[in-house]
Amino acid sequence: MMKTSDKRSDVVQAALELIAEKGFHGAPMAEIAEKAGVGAGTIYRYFENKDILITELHKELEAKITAALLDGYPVEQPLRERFLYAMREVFRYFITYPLHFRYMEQYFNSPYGITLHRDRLLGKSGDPDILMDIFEQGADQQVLKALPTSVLFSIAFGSLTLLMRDHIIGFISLDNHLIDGITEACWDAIKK
Amino acid sequence: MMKTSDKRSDVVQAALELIAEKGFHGAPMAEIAEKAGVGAGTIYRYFENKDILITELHKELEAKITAALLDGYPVEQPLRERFLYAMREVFRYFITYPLHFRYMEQYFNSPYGITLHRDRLLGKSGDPDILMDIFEQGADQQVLKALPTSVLFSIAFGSLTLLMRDHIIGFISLDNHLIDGITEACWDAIKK
DNA sequence: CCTCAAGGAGTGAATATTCATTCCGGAAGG
DNA sequence: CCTTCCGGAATGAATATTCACTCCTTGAGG
Repeated sequence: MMKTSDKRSDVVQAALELIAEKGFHGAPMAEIAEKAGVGAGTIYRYFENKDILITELHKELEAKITAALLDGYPVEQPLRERFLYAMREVFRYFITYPLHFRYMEQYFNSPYGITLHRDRLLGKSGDPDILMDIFEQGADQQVLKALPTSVLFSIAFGSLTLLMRDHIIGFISLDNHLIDGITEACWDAIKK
Repeated sequence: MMKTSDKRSDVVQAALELIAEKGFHGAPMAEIAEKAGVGAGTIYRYFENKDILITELHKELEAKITAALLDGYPVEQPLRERFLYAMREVFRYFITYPLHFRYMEQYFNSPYGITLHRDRLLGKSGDPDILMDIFEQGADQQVLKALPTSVLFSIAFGSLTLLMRDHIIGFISLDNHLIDGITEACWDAIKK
């Protein structure tokens, strides 16, 4: 039987919207509950506390992003094409779901994200990262600059972050043409 | 007359350290006061409220950074050299004062910073920005890619941000050699 | 079919905590 | 004394979290 309303996902959606727009501290549980059309206590039936709600939401978003990235990924193409594809795809995903970007940004710039980032760099996270793979292969094949993998990553993704921000506040418009130019520029940065 | 202890700067220093390490919400006024060796009420003799303390601190840091960047800036050199100099100098400054980096990052990722950023992009801020000048000239002289100024900026500074982060958590070590490699990579990204 | 009791989802007022800010008594210095 | 500067307890607002209670649904028994 199809439930017409799933309170848990109502809560998740409300939390996503509020936190993405106003930050963790601009999103009191009471407001999340109200926006979800749910009693304040109901949230605690699904999430032990606010922290868990926050990290759970992060995990869900990350799974979606990974899925989107994997879908149509040109495994057989040369490195350059795979890199360009991945960058463009991430741009596209975040442009389609700006709330997801804002949320991930909030999460990343918070104690949660800091420790996650540290663990990830140290390889303590299970999931194989497409981008990291590209950079490592590039190092082996000597088509990329002789810089540490994580540096190559930062060069590509640091740009993406600031650009997405400017796009979301409406200062630039990331259309396909501009995205192509940007991803090519990033490729120039990392290629030998 | 030289005061041996200037409470105002004690407060500023304490706030800088606490906020840089734990964020705005991890730095209660009471704790700032304690760290500064000052009564909680004393802070309010110098700063009307927490918001003002925060923005004031931001202004002071920004002034220092601008000064450091301007000092020794090779005005007469070609664009490429000026760009490399500016990038390296910013890296060096933040490596010397990691707390300043962390603070600026916090500020930037907060309601304060968002509006500041918007104003700056719209040119509503008085100070002429060295980096922006470089990019604009580069566009005129056609030595840079035909991308909007703000995009060129994001490519360079987005990278810098993530890299500084990795440096501060100790995952990479930004020595002079690595910094040179990175700034060259950024130049490759933006040059035609 | 109808009744009704059990179980669990859902609620939101009450509670406990955490802060920013205020305020007043007192120290320091003139 | 008087003025300026401090300190830190007191205050009040904002919040996360709890919990006693109210439905609803379900299905066993008649």
